[in-house]
Amino acid sequence: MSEIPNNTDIRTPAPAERSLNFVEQIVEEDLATGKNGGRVHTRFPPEPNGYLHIGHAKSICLNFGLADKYGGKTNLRFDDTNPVTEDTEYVESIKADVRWLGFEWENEFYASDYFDQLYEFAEKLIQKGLAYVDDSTAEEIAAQKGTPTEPGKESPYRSRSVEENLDLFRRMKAGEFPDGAKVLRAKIDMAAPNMHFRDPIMYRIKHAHHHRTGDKWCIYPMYDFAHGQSDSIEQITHSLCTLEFEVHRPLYDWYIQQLEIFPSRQIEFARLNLTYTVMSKRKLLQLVNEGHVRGWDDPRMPTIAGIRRRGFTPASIRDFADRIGIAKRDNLIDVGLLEFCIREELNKTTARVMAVVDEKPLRVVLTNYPVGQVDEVSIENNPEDPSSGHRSVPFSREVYIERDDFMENPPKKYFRLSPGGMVRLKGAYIIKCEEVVKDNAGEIIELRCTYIPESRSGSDTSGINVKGTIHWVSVAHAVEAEVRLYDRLLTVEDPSAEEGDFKSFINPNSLEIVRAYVEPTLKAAKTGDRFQFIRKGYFCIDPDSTDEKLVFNRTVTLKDTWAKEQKKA
RNA sequence: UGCCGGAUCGUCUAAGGGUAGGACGACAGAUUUUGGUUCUGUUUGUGAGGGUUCGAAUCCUUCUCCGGCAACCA
Repeated sequence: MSEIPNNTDIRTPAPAERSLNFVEQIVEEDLATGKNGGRVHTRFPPEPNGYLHIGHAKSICLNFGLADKYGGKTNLRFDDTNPVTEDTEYVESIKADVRWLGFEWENEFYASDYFDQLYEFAEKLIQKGLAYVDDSTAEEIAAQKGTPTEPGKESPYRSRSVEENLDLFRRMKAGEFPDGAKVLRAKIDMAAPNMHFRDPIMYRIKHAHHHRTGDKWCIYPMYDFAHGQSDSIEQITHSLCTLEFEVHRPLYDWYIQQLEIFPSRQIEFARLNLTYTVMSKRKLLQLVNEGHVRGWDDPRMPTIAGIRRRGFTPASIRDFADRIGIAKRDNLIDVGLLEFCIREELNKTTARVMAVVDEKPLRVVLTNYPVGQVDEVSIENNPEDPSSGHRSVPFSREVYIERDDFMENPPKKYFRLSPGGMVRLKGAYIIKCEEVVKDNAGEIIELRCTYIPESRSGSDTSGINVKGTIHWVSVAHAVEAEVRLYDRLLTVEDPSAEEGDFKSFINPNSLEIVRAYVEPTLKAAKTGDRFQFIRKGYFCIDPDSTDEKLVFNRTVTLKDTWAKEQKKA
């Protein structure tokens, strides 16, 4: 009777009949033509240099979802070719985030697993006369590159012999040269219209400790020389990445072709953009480092960790990824869709509880209710789920309500309490406001009301019909709690469309911490538990919560058509 | 000015010569002991011009607009 059901993670229901996105179309064509022997093998390739965000979640759902759908496999591969920026700390958080989203990988691989193989590939290209060691400085190489409209110039070191290149490259590997002294470049075409073909760098010297290979290497492959080959080594059939890699694809294909290895196919899709936030690692890092948020898992952040702490569920993120679709045009998704997804799930799964979220709630004294009497009223845990049952909540002569639920001079169509008006206290009785008590400053400090004894919920014989029902908490039984109310991080929909630094659009009111008085059953709540505060929104227990002090995060508000009407007026 | 992409309701996303459909949002109504939920209904779109065709969002053509590409980052 007094149990509050736990939230459980419901899997996304069987997908409704839906048309195929362009990646699925490609896969189905490949399957139909027998390409790759009917195999589908994808990979999710994060660089372990930061935390995952909801944009990565889109990619994770695409890659793992595709494999699930077509009976394939997905590898988790860390693209760890730059030891200077990467760290094991990120590896662990990334794995935790992928698992939290509900996916399990076939293999856990690292680009660094292939360093020996990649090195052999590089020697092979040297042997074929397709790569050379260049002594130019970074600046010189940049200058040689030309511009998008002007061809580049060939490096003076471009015509070294195969033997000399081999010798130099081996000595680079052996650590004979300092950082930046030399690079290995592919010998392609300095006049190519695609900038990436203008003798791209394959290897650079970095005397740096690698999180996995330690000090074994002092030369590290560049992205372009590692990614396609890694895909190929793993026999990845469909290598999905975002649009900015589109111009890399010819080079991806070129290396595979010259090396004569398994031809993985790169397919690009548009990355996710969300309104009122930023998604780039660099900008998120700035928010953290400059203290605009409390950390990577700040509930205002679009990181997986932040969203999780905010109270979102894995299923709601998967549902969101499903709804936004996959295409190649640039997009800016309304964050309202994400909110819709979480509301839809939480509506079905969370217990409704009473919480008066107000620094200074209004005390309501029921003058005709016996002093000292406590009624246990029965409240439905979740009207959407009859199996969730009921629990009892103490009711007494004095209750708190929110100040917003009373107006001395109410506008038309205000259904809450007002002088002489009636309202139902959810799950309890109908009350009538008889007297408004104010202090010397004219501030309302108390409402003196009468209750209708025959109107008790479930056995109402009063015949009275009231328009409004409000939530309440018995003063004597109320548990004080901290509630963190979050709003959008930025004040503008699309910071990229605005002049100036995105930080000038940070919403100063994105976090509001308020006191609340909650029903006593919540004392037993544990970190991560989710609830609907009746008429307010969905909330979850934050990890900062302790036995002495409950801390709630507001995941999302309930839809509020009254507030919307007010705004219009 | 070079190369590579892209352009369909307000926002996403389908339809690839044959009725422009779905989701979210918005609006209106019904139900409701949450101004929640649920249900019903409505609204709005093929960037522009020309061409092919009985028929074009789809094919051809000219143009416009938007994004990406010049890290020893990924």
